[in-house]
Amino acid sequence: MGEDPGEVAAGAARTAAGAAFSALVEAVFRLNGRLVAAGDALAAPAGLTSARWQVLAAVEDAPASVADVARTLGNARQSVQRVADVLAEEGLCAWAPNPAHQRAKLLVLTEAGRDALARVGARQATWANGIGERVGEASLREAAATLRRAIEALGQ
Amino acid sequence: MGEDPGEVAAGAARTAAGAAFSALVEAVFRLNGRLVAAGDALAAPAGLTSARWQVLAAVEDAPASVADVARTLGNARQSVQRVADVLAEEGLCAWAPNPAHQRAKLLVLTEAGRDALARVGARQATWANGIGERVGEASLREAAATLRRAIEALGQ
DNA sequence: CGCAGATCGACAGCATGCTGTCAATGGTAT
DNA sequence: ATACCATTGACAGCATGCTGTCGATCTGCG
Repeated sequence: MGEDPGEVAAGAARTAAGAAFSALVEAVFRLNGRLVAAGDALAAPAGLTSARWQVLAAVEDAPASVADVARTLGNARQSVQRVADVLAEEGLCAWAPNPAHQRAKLLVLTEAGRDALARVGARQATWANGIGERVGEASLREAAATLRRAIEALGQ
Repeated sequence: MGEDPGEVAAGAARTAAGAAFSALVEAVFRLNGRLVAAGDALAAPAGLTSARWQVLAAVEDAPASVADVARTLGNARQSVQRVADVLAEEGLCAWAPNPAHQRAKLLVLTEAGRDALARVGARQATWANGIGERVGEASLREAAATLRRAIEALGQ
């Protein structure tokens, strides 16, 4: 969708700012793809994937229900549910009774889950440090700020 | 994966540049999600989705085989194949014989496909102009350049 | 000319994300 | 208390992307 759609109907001419945004969109798509692949590569040695890593990380500090995790990650409840079920099967997390809600059990990390998270975290830090070094902290901060403004602009 | 993994094993301390990159990763994930949703919304009135739009756009200027389109988009051949089959069924594109390869037929736009593409293109231009205006051309260009440098750094 | 490797479409299977729906549960206003 | 509404987990189904594999088809080297 960020791809240049080529010829454009008259009356919908692209401004310079619009073209700049479209170029950013393309870069975001490409970078996103690379990052997902990199995340999977980082997580694989610990027996995780990007999706499972995110769910585990969401309950690292405190247990939470599936619906809580979904809200935190910005995903659909059902998507998180499936991943959580797999994680529980594999013993990386477990279901704990929720004093505030009988059906909505709490997802808690097991020791194995905490270990896996620590391993992935260490790998991710090393990886992020390397890329950060090569791109430069100042540019990264500016770019992130611009992206956040774009997110905000999209919300309107 | 861009999520802060919380505690990090000793010996893998996060540098300032690493933290800045991780923050950018999170912003990219969030923005990517918003953009995909926005793309679908832009394409829907023309009876398209983001994926179909991209495939159609790839053959707008010249017919191409499924494998060609896949390389252009950076996707797997099989993913493009499925979308192309649907597009052909719906009459937005058609299969033309390929003088250079008997099996690898060429995907060509039909009139209906060209119309749909024009409608989406007009909508996308208006949309991109609006967001571009709000975020600012200079920031957008800088951010895109930084993202491209990150992509390059990831390639190593 | 003929054979080996690369390329291509097709099919099967998997992971991740989404929406829609339902019954169970919890909270709230009357 | 009770009745209504929001939340939650569960299940079904769909879209998109990926890998693996197969036979068919080009390409190029000997």
